[in-house]
Order: sequence, then structure tokens, then C-alpha cells
Amino acid sequence: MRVGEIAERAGVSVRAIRYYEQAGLLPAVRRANGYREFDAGVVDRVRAIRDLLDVGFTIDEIVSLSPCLQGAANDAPCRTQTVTLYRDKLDRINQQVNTLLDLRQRIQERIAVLEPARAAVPA
Amino acid sequence: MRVGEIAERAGVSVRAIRYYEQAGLLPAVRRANGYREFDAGVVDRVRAIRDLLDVGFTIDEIVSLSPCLQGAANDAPCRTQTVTLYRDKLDRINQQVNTLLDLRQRIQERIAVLEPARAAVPA
DNA sequence: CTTGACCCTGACATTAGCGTTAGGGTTTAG
DNA sequence: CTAAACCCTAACGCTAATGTCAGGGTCAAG
Repeated sequence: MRVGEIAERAGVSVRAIRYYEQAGLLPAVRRANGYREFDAGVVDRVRAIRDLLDVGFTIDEIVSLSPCLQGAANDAPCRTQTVTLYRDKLDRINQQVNTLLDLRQRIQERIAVLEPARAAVPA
Repeated sequence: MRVGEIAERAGVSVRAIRYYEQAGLLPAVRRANGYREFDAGVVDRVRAIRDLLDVGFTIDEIVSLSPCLQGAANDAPCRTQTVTLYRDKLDRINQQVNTLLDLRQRIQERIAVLEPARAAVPA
């Protein structure tokens, strides 16, 4: 697939796809005419990247987390440093989860106050 | 308290404090000499703001979530719109929580692979 | 062979969230 | 009175993640 299709399927701009690719986040081969060629799997990968960006990670951080985005279990060098890095990320993530759960709680309370009627009516 | 003290206690720069204040996130009165005067409670508020920024919210979004940051239960106008807004935030938050939990899971697996020894040794 | 839809590489523009510098009061210690 | 430590308002600078041209190939359809 070419950039356009990937972009559309993933719901992001072509520019973004190219940006992720040059950041090393998306595998692509070049065809004779210079066009990038991706395989269909990158669509999900792009969505994963978007999610992480939305949660406040930077591109560089996502690059460092890259091996966790799929199942590729290659033996990275310098295990110790890598593990330390991941542990740090874990700490941050746990903190973020707490922040979000906390906020969710408050918002729910807030909604309850603003809308006392209807206990659990969705639409 | 003045900016400097708030900043130090909250662990952020004076510049950031002023920025949050002009964004309408921090209540402050002006003294005769033009100095901002905050009350001690804003320190926690600043920390809450930082947490939300770290989780990917923008200043504007945090402004809209502002009433949830503390216990002030004032009857906001146009309840319906407000509730809708909050429901949207909730959706986003739930998505973010999922993203984080998912990533956490993957990182933990990753760590397990890289470091098969030591099951639960902290230091 | 021309048109339209895509793709490519620069490269400049933009927004958010501050950092930093410039120029200028204020207040506390000595 | 003076130096040190703070505070204030501009206002320009910087990074990240894109948006947005500009200028130029490519390729399938007619």
C-alpha cells in the first residue's frame, strides 16, 4: 500500500505518515519510482502511535517503546539499560493511569451533580 | 503567597505559574504593587494541572475541566452542554486508560523476556 | 499525449507550552 | 543609601508535530 491509502485507513494525514516513517516508526520499502510501499499491518501500527501520542508520549519515546508495539521479540543489546528504560516508562504509565482514574472519578461525580435524574440511561 | 513560592513548592517554573494564571487556571489577586497573591491551595492545583498536561490534555481542555479539579460545586449554566462535554472527556479518558493499560501489559511482558531471572525483586 | 489523481523532496508556517532576555519597580538586610 | 532578591510586563526564541505550498515526476484512463 502507498501513503495515501495508509493515511486514509488510519485516519491521519499523509504528512503524518511520512513523518512517522522518517522517525523510524514505520517500516517501508521504496519502489523504483521512489514511492513508499507499506504493508497493510502498518495501519494498526499507526493507530497505536496515535494513541500513544494522545496520551502524551513523544515520537522519540514511542521509538524507544517500539519493540512493545508488536510481537517482534528480538534480543535487543544492552539488556540492562533497556530494562531500566522500560521500568521508568512503567512508573510513568502507572502515574498517568492514576491521574486519569482520579479525573474520571471527579468527572463522574460532577455529572451526577449536574444531572441528578436518570441513573444509567445511555441514550 | 507570591509566584516564586508557589512555583518552588509545586516544582515548576515561575513562568509556568504566570502562564497558567493568565490562562484562567489559577485564581490570584493583585496587590497594590502589582504582585500576584495566591493562596496556598493553588500549589495542589498546579500539581493537578501538571499531571493532566503530562497525560496529554491541553491547557484549554484543562480549563474546561477546571470545576472538576476541586470541590467547588457551583451550578454551571447550560447544564446539558456541560454534561455532554464531560461525557466526551470521559470517553477519551477511558480510551486513554485502555491505551496505557495495554502498553503496560506489553512492557511488562517485554521486561520478562529481557530479564527472565528475578521474578519480583525490586532493587 | 493530455488530464487527473497520486507520490516525492524540500522548506517555510503554525500552535502549544514554556525558556530567556530586556528594561524597570520593590522590599528587606545591612 | 545600596546591594540582593523578588516581582512585573513585554516580546522574541525554541521544540514537537504537523499543515501548507512550491516545483516536479508517475501512471492509468480516455
